[in-house]
Amino acid sequence: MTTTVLPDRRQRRRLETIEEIVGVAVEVMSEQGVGGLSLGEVARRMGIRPPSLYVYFDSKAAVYDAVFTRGWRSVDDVMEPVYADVNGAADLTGFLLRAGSVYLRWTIEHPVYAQLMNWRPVPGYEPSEEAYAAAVGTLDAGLVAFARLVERGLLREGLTAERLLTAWTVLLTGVMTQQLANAPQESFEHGRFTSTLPELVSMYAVHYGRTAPSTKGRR
Amino acid sequence: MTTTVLPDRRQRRRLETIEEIVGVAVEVMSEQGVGGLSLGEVARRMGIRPPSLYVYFDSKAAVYDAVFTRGWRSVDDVMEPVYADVNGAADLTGFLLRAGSVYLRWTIEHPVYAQLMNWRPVPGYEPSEEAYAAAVGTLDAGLVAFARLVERGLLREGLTAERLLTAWTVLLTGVMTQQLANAPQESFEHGRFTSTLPELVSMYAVHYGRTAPSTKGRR
DNA sequence: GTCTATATGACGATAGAC
DNA sequence: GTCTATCGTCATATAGAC
Repeated sequence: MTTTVLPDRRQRRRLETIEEIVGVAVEVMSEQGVGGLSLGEVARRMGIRPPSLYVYFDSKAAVYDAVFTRGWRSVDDVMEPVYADVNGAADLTGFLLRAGSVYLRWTIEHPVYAQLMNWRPVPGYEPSEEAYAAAVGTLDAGLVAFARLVERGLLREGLTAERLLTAWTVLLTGVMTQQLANAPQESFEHGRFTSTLPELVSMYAVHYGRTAPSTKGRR
Repeated sequence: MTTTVLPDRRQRRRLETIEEIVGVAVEVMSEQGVGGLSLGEVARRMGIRPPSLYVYFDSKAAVYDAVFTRGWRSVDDVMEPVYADVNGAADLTGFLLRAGSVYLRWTIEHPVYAQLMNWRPVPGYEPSEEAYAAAVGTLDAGLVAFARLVERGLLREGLTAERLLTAWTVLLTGVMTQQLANAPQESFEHGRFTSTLPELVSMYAVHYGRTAPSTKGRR
C-alpha cells in the first residue's frame, strides 16, 4: 500500500512540476527581460539544481516553446467567449470594441507572454513547428470570426477575411507594441495607447464596415 | 614634419574608429539578434582585442546608446525632406502615404535599428537620457508637421496634434512590428504588411481628415 | 592606443553516482 | 528524479606593460 504509487499520481506530479518551471521562468523573464531568462536562476528559485530541470525540458528553447504555446492557448481561452458571440453581436463597433479590449487587456497584463509571442526578443530562439502551430490556431479562430462578420453583412464584401483581419491585427499590434515598449507600467484602462482603442475601432468600422455604424442621417 | 600630427587628424581618426565599431556592432546584431551583441565578436571582426574597444566606449550599453541615437538621427534625415513639404502637400492622403512609406521603408531596411528603437529586445538595457532625447526630437518633428496639417485645414480640428500623431504612429508601429516579427525577409514593396499601407492611410484620412479625400459625389 | 593577462563570473548542457 | 562534478564556452570589464 505504501509502496505502490499509482502511475497517474506520478504523472500528475510531473505535470505540476512542469507548470511550476514555466511559471517561475515567466517570473524571471518579467524581472530580467524576456531574453534574460536563466535556467540557473529558475532552479535557484525552485530550490533545486539546474541539471534537474533537464528531466522536464530538453533545453532552454523548450522552456521558451512552452511559454509561447501557453500564451497562445491562453489567448484562445479569453477570446473564445468573444468569438462565440459573433452571431449575436448587434453591431460591428460593439463586437470589435469588445474583442480588442479583451485581447489588449490580456497583452498588457501578460507582457512577458505578449513580447515573446509578438516580437523577437530572444537571440537564437524561434518557435518550434509545434509551438508555431498554436499561433496559427489562434489566427484561424480570428479568421473564422471575421468570415462570419462578412457573412452577416457587418463587414464590407469584396475583401477577403484575411485582409480584413490583417488590418485589424495591425491596429492591435500597434497599440500593444507602443504601450509595452514605451509605458509598460500603465494599466489597460489608463494606458496612453490602449485608451485610443475606441477611436481606432471607430476608424476601422467606418472604413471596413458595411454601413456607417452610428450615422444619424438616413434617407 | 613627420613627427607633428595634427590633433584634428587624431580626432578624425578616432571618430572613424567609433563609427566602425558601431557599424560592426550592427552587423553582429543583424546576425545574432539585437540582444546577441558581443563585444568580443566585434573586436574579432575588427582585428583588435576586446579591451581596445573600451578606449572608445565605456561599456556595452554605450554602444547600444550609440546605435539607438544614430537610428533616430537617421530617421530625422529621411523624414526631413518629407516634413519640409508639409506646406506644399496638396492633399492629406498624398502626404501621409509619402511619410508612411519613407518611414516604413527605413525600418524594413534597418531592422536592427528599428527593433532597438521600438521594442525592448535587450535585457537590462534602456536608453540613457541623452539617447532618449534623440527619440523625443524625432517625435517633436512629427508633432510640428501634424500641427501644420491642422493649421492648413487638412486634418480635423478639435483634436490635439498629439492625439492625431499618436494614432498615426500606432498604425505605423503595427505595420512595422508585424512585418519585422513575422516576415522580416520580405521587402518593403512586397511585404504582406507594408503593402497594406495605402489602405491604412485611406482609413486614417477618412477618419481624421477634414474632408473625405477622394470622394466623387459632390453636390 | 594597443596589447597581454587576468579578475570574475556567468551560462547551457552532460556524465554518472545514488 | 535528484544530486555532485564538470566540461566547454563565453562574456564584460580592469590593471598595467609597452
